[in-house]
Amino acid sequence: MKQKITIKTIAKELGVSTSTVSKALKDSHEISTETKKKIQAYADFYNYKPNNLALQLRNQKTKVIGVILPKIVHHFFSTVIMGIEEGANEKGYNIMVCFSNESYKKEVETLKVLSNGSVDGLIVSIANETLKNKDFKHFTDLVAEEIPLVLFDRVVDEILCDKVVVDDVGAGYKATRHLLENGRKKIALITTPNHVSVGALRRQGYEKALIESYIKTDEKLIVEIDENQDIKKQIEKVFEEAIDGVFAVNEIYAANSMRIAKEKGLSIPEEISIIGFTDGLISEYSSPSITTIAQHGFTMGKQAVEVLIERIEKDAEIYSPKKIVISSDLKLRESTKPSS
Amino acid sequence: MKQKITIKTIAKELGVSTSTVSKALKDSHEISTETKKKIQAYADFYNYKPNNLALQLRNQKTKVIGVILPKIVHHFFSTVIMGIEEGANEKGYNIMVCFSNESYKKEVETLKVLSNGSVDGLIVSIANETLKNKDFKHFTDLVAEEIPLVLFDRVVDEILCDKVVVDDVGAGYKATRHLLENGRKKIALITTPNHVSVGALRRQGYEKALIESYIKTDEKLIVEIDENQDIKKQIEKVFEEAIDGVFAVNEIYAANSMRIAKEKGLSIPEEISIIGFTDGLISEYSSPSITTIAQHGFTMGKQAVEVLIERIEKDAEIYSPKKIVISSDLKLRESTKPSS
DNA sequence: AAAAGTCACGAAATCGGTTTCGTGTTAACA
DNA sequence: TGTTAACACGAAACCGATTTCGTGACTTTT
Repeated sequence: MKQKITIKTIAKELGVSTSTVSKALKDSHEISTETKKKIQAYADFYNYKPNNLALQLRNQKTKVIGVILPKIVHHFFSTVIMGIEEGANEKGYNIMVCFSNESYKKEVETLKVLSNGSVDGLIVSIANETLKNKDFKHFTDLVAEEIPLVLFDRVVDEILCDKVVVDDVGAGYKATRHLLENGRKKIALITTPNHVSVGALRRQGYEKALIESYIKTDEKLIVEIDENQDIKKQIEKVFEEAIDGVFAVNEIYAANSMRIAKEKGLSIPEEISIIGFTDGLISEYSSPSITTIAQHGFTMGKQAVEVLIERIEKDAEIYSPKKIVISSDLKLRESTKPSS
Repeated sequence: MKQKITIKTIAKELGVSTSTVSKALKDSHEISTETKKKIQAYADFYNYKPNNLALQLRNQKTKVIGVILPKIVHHFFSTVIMGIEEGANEKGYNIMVCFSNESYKKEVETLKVLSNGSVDGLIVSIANETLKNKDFKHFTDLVAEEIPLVLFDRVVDEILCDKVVVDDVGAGYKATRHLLENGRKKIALITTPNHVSVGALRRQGYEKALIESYIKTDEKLIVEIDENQDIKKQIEKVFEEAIDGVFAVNEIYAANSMRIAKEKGLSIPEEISIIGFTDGLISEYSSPSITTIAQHGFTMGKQAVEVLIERIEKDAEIYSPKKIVISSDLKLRESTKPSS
């Protein structure tokens, strides 16, 4: 890279001190109009821009927010990023995005790198592996250091910090209830292993809705997907039961379910209703289009970043973690038209 | 945030100088084993971590790569990010992701912020608005400052820097050729306005394939989508012609086309074949699944970051911009089963 | 004419590290 | 015993800004 022009260069070249240059560039009244003109013209001509690093070091703030996501090729998470970015920008912050790829080790490392002064605060959704391990020391350390932290979507109680989540229990309930109201009786649940908090919560909602309708939950109708194996094969098993409804905790599971139903010759939504989670493109463009729980990822991201920035900018105050619950709602589409 | 422990703190507390602490922590031979032990133990106990900003300022490098994308809620771009991130990580870099949201103004601002020392280099895909304006001064300025820059996917000749692109002409040709080989004669092209470079190039490929088959390109079969208006409505018009094939330059256009075809009662792929671009989830999960040109976004991202880092790390050398062309290939699916 | 005030600018500290170049003490060597 | 080398450490410069506190030269006031 070309040698950048600094205040020192300008000072030397114009035979003044660096303080004079600095003040002149901020149009300080301490400096004579003449000198200011000269300095500003010079700076302008050589396209002087103050070095960010120097400013950040001096001001002890970076105006950067670190974001760590489990993955990005995923409609929900990319929507959240948009929200974070918009919120951050409005307050003059930039975001630094990293990925844990669902790996505990990478999460720890990334957290370490980012928390060394590079960012003013962090927004994180916890990696699957970490949730399984239940090892949250890297997070609690962060909290102990009083680095502003906001968790979203995948959160745990062990970490004392601000959180933004969707009402997963409520959403699971709504989805299941909707199927029941359509007259469905044997509703399969395609979910994640229980250590993924959101999966467990959505399951609670599912069970609650069933109980209310005096239906016993049947373990044979519940599939916990292991993402390291063939997803479709795992879902196919539950189709051996005489199911008439499917509640999938994400788009991919829903799309797979639909495909299987079609292959089995089941007509949707006449013979079987399907409902998904995360209102992404697949749900919108598949045919029939899939009824889903809209998670409002954008809102989550924006809320998360707003809470974080508040925390960053007035941190003298006493810490009492907030938990923001975003209510999700049902987006009705073709896959669950009321059965007659 | 809590006051972080610094070298100065340690030095004062242990009654040594900061230089001694610094050296001790790097296990320098200049320091006696005894002193080193003492210092290291203290640092360890208080969980000392060097301040990144200070290091970056001193070393004149940040080990951060700036990435500016037009949008993120898009399978192709999020795949590219994954590639960039993986490549960056392998070389010890982090990435700072920003979005232009297709806006010229935001692109200029973001570029300015990032190029002030916050990053060692930049990877950018140009915003639509900028392509339309044809105002690339913010980029050429960057090049003049010799800040390492790599453009990908949406690139322009006016900017002298490294580039990574897919063989768009070839891809458009392949796609069209495939339809022709399936016996299709009236092939619609659903593309972007011509100022989007990739759209124009894919169109070239389309036209080339048609010419080779002695088919005159028919302007009535070509739709340039204005994203500010209803996409489906715009595509519907071309369906008034008796088309038997559709080549869409992205997934969304392809999915919309398929939906329209279905609504018109056309069976796919018997009566009409559809082929898309970008191998995303919609294409995979729609039914019938959609044949697409796989863009290899991950590879693009990884290549881009590798070129960039090379540029960053040995920049003494003379500048001769590289252009890397990633070949794309056809992913055959149900929407273009050979017509009998 | 002496005291006070204003103006325009510079020296130096600071942010948190690294690194070069001493320097005082002790040990080894001639 | 005088010279030299090794050892263990500190002072200070540096990265690129900002900011406080002087200070010398004039100007104004009494």
